[in-house]
Amino acid sequence: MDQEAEHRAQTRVWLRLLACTTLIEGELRRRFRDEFDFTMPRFDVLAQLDREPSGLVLGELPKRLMVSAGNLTPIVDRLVADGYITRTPSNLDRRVQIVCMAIEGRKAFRRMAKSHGAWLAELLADFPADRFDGLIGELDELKGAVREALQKP
Amino acid sequence: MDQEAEHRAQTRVWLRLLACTTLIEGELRRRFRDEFDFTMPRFDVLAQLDREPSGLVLGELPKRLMVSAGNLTPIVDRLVADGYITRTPSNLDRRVQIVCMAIEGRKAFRRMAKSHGAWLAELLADFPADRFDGLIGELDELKGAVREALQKP
DNA sequence: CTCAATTAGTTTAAGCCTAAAATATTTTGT
DNA sequence: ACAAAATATTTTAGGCTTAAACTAATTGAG
Repeated sequence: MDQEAEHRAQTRVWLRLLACTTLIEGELRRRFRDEFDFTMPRFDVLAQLDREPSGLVLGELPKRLMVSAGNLTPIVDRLVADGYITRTPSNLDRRVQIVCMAIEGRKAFRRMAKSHGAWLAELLADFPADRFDGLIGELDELKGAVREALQKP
Repeated sequence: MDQEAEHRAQTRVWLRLLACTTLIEGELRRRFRDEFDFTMPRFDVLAQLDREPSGLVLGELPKRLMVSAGNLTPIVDRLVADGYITRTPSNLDRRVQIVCMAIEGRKAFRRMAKSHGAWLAELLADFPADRFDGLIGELDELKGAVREALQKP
């Protein structure tokens, strides 16, 4: 494959990737909004805290969710205000805060996570089930390759 | 594969897809900003107009770019103000406007598109070239399946 | 012909997102 | 001990995004 063709293939991969993600993300966002009056970023925070019964250092969230720290401040603020999570300053280091799922949050999350799984199943229903593993493998490799490339400079 | 396992596979596909897209999109956005003081949505508009020498009906842009119409208004406004594109009302139907690449825009686009291709090549360099076509095929099928599912209700 | 429905596009309100600057606190080097 | 560097988080400025309401122009049914 000459370089021209490789270039085209790379662009096509990127455009397809973007199209698939945009399509699915848009539909999931719409449903979160319509069914639960909730947003995906809020759901993502709850999903992280659901896996950490003892809570998380606030600064861990931007790393795991691959977003900026400043972005998270108002989202966490609102989740706290709504009673879904708690935010408590650490005694050892007064710069640090611990965020933790609250009872309300866990209930809401369980309910939404169930729908989220069902929506995904519905959206992906027409993709042959025996090819999921192959696609997951390719995407894992792609992710690894991109991370690799980002490390280099 | 039982339904539980299929659910997990679907969720994994979605999370991988989102991770890959977020990773690449973030890096491309950063470079557009640093190198050209430009944004991806603005670039995307220019990319569409570059393919249409005689211009496009404004309303065609939101469809092709898969964004809302309201979103495009200020982006097109700014591109017009910067002299990259032109917007002219149609004589036949005064509701309609035609947007068209301007000389400045074409020059800027060519320059940025070249870098865009190189950045993509750099980011995807570690992914084996002989597997691009396979991945493109899978993503095409995935996109088709999701579109299919969205049609149904 | 006339007026209700439709269509193209803009505006508004609310929320997400980033980079960069600012604040507060802790750690480190001397 | 204490000034400087580092760390955790918030704030700010600017841009993107959507849904829904709005304006203006056209179409079409009676």
